[in-house]
Amino acid sequence: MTGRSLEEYTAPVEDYLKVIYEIERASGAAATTDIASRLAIAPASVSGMVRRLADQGLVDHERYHGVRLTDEGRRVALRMLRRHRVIEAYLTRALGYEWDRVHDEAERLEHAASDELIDRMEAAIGAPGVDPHGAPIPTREGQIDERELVSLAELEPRQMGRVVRVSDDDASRLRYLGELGLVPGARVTMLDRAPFGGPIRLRVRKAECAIGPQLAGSVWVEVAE
Amino acid sequence: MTGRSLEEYTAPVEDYLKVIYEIERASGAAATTDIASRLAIAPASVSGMVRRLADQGLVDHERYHGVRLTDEGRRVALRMLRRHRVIEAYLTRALGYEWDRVHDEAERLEHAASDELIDRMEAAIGAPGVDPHGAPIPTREGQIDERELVSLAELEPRQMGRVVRVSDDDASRLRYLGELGLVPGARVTMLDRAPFGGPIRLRVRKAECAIGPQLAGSVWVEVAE
DNA sequence: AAGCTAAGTTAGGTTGGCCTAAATCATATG
DNA sequence: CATATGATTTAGGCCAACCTAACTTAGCTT
Ligand SMILES: [Mn+2]
Ligand SMILES: [Mn+2]
Ligand SMILES: [Mn+2]
Ligand SMILES: [Mn+2]
Repeated sequence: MTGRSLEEYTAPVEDYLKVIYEIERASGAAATTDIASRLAIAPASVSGMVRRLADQGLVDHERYHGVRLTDEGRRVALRMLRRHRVIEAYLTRALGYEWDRVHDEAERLEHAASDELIDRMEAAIGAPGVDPHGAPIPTREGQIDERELVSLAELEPRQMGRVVRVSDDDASRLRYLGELGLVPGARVTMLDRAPFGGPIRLRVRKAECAIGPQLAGSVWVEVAE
Repeated sequence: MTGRSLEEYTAPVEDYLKVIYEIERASGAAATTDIASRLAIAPASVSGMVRRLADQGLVDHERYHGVRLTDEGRRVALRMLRRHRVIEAYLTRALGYEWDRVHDEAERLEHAASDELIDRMEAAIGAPGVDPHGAPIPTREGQIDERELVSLAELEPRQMGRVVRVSDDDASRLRYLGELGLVPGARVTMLDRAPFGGPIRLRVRKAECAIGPQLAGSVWVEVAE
């Protein structure tokens, strides 16, 4: 009736679940310090919140060994990822936002929008399936395309791939990637890599460029044969 | 840079300022109990918040005699009214919402949207000037059309008018008004009124109807000669 | 003028979410 | 296998925003 359905979690709880989901997918259980650094919060505060999340049945906590989402926690996390990504996609496609300006806006709106609004936004832009940074949008039912991708940092010389997705949490990095043409859909060839964390040279759409391993780690590709 | 500009008030503070603005416009100073009933909050809680608002320079409080907005408080209140109404207008015009579903959604989104988003929404629907319920939308600079209106309850028999605005805070009332044709723009003639709070008979677009004085008080018209 | 009543404030409590500083734990390594 | 180190939790605070219960004030009304 209100549009928000029964569940009522606070915005901080929703943000914690999102980052726990992402850490868990990358590294098994989510460690306190990982959560803390992702949220820019003191580790002690995370310990406190983890207790509350466990009390609410959203995570399982093994003391000193990190947390894992329960089924309910995962459901909420996927719901938030859907909201975040639908909003990002809507802002770029319907309201003319650049891809580097949508993340912060979505980070707040995701907690305020009703399910109905999310569904209407998704429909209004033709249900694109991915957000502006290539991240898959979960369905209303929580289905998501979880396929594993390879980052540019892992590519071998002469390997070719197509950019599928980039990290979206740093606006200036997004702008730089945009300048280089490293956007979803772009074809890339890894040329060579200097040792000891040196630059990685790439061919992107007939241009060449060299990027550091850290930046390369935030661009994921589908390897082509 | 973040899109939210320097000011950072909490959502409750923003909601208090909005209702204080509206009460003050209708009845001079805003009394504690008026604020409390509009926000569905205990009067004691309002006393506490009023102190915080006064500490922040948003209201002047004369003990036992209500609060008035300071210039800064009024600025913030008008900014919130703008946000609320732009969002309502956008939801109906761009996303197909009915006029009875937009208020609750706007009540939350108004605290989360950046100024940029509000401006983009307004531009996307052609800056209509009023929200779906006929309420004027303040400009970015805080200008608002403050003209006084007459409610249907104050009309004399045989007087004619055009509906300009209706109260938007009760969805079922909005639906009923919609059924009766009492929507902004509709021409109305007051036929007669029964004494002792009895029904008010109206002609609305060639149909006739009778409504109670309370409902009549939530429809404002511009009187025609 | 005294007293009643409604409005308003104060006192004291709760909850969520953050903090710093001080323990405590797990574990790798010498 | 003892210990140093880093990760984690606990202890103790703070602040916003709510609550109920008890008290105080303003403004009549008799
Ligand atoms: Mn968020
Ligand atoms: Mn994204
Ligand atoms: Mn609100
Ligand atoms: Mn409205």
